[in-house]
Amino acid sequence: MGTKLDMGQILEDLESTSTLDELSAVAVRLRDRLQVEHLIYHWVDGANNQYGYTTYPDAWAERYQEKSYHRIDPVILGCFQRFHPVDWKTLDWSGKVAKGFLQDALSHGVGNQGYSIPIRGPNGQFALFTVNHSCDDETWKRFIDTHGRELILIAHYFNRKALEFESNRRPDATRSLSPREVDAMTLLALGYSRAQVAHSLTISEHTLRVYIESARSKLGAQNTTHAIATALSRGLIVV
Amino acid sequence: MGTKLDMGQILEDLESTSTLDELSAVAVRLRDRLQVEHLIYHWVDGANNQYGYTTYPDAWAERYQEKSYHRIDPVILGCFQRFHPVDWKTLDWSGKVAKGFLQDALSHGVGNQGYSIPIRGPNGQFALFTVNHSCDDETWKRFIDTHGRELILIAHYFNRKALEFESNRRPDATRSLSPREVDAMTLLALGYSRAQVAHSLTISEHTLRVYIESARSKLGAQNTTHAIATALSRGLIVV
DNA sequence: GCGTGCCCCGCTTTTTTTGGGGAGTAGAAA
DNA sequence: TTTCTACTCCCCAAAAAAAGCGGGGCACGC
Repeated sequence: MGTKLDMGQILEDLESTSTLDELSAVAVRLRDRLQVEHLIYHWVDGANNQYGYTTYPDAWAERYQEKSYHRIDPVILGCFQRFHPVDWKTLDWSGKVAKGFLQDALSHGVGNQGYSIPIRGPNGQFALFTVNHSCDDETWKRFIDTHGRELILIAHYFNRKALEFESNRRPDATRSLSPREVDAMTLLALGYSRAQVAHSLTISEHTLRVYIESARSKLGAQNTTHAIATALSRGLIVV
Repeated sequence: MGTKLDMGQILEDLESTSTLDELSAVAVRLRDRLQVEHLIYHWVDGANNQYGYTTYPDAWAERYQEKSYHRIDPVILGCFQRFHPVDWKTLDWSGKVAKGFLQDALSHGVGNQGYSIPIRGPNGQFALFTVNHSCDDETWKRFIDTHGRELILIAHYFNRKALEFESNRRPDATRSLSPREVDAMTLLALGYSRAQVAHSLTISEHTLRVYIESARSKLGAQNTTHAIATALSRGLIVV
């Protein structure tokens, strides 16, 4: 677990992949080279979809899905609010549900040590790159001290590839919003009422409605709130 | 421009800062060590706020602000949709406004070569870490080939520090939402109407209103849309 | 035992938003 | 040149949401 990595080789390895399967193969090699038990890369979105690659036992992956564990998993919750990588030990495991979850995870073959790197892509994509292992705290600390920085880079390149494949698979019909539409959406997201937004943009409320409506239809949203949420998670507006 | 960097030292240097001023000082040293003309780190948020550190001439920074150039700047627009670092040459500089912008930039002392790394933090934060220089394409390519990966890491750590300072400056008062409130907010964000949400959660619409209202007041939001936007950007719900 | 937070339900009134129309300008792209 | 997109304005009726009031029960920690 303390071996020196040839980063140039690893990153080239990653770069050279052109299918998801190849990426998975690289992930396996990477896991072996890092000498950890598990290596996980997955995306999270609100509709319970998890997508990615894991070396966890299938039983655990299924259980995780079935129980909607992503909603209580401290790793997900914690990483979602942080920027830097997170050692699982530093997360908040107090609380009944978290403890139950942890027990369940351990009993399904998940290692006791973990290090997760949150990754955010365009369009509000959120992913986690995780290495997982069973060992004592001291050993794990040495591993992280040695490979922490390298893992950040690996996670970066890994995600880059995954995004590439994903956007091929689902070419997002991301018609972008016009500047005025962005203005309107942004101000709405900031809590202004339509009257206030119209006033801010010095346009009539009727005109404003046209923007909202066209943004809504571009985003395929059901209503204004949905449009705001969609625009936010696609990264089309920033609040 | 091709010197070997002592990454350990640079990152430690970054880590050791505890004020924004110190971070700025590190940025200057970093610029000198990289032997580039300019080094810029800044955030962009919806309210036109730009915040960060730049070595551009003040005149340019002011002009940029005054003209709201962030709305047409191909670097911002391009990076906002990408995950990986972007060489300015690969961006779309066709179009009248873009060309005018480029001319204006060059005449204010901005170098012709640039490399920008998009960085996304929690709460929808978006930042750019940019190095800028004047030289020919060949020289620039060598520089990027040599330092590209290192720049990613530097950008990561730089942003990490900046986020740290910013969140100190603005401590978020994040009272968390109850499970039921999270349910309500999530479904609303997915575009369901109140009636549909109430039906999904098998509670009355009146009860649902209580959750929405209590979530709204916890989040200090003006209205439901604002509450959804706030919850999303604070990472309390995921869509 | 008391407060606090969570969970559930009811009514009414006012305000806001939404859904459908239609029309004209300017500027950029093809 | 034509075509397209973005931007601006207007009307109306219906639906939805907000905002105000009220009620009760359960579990947890101090």
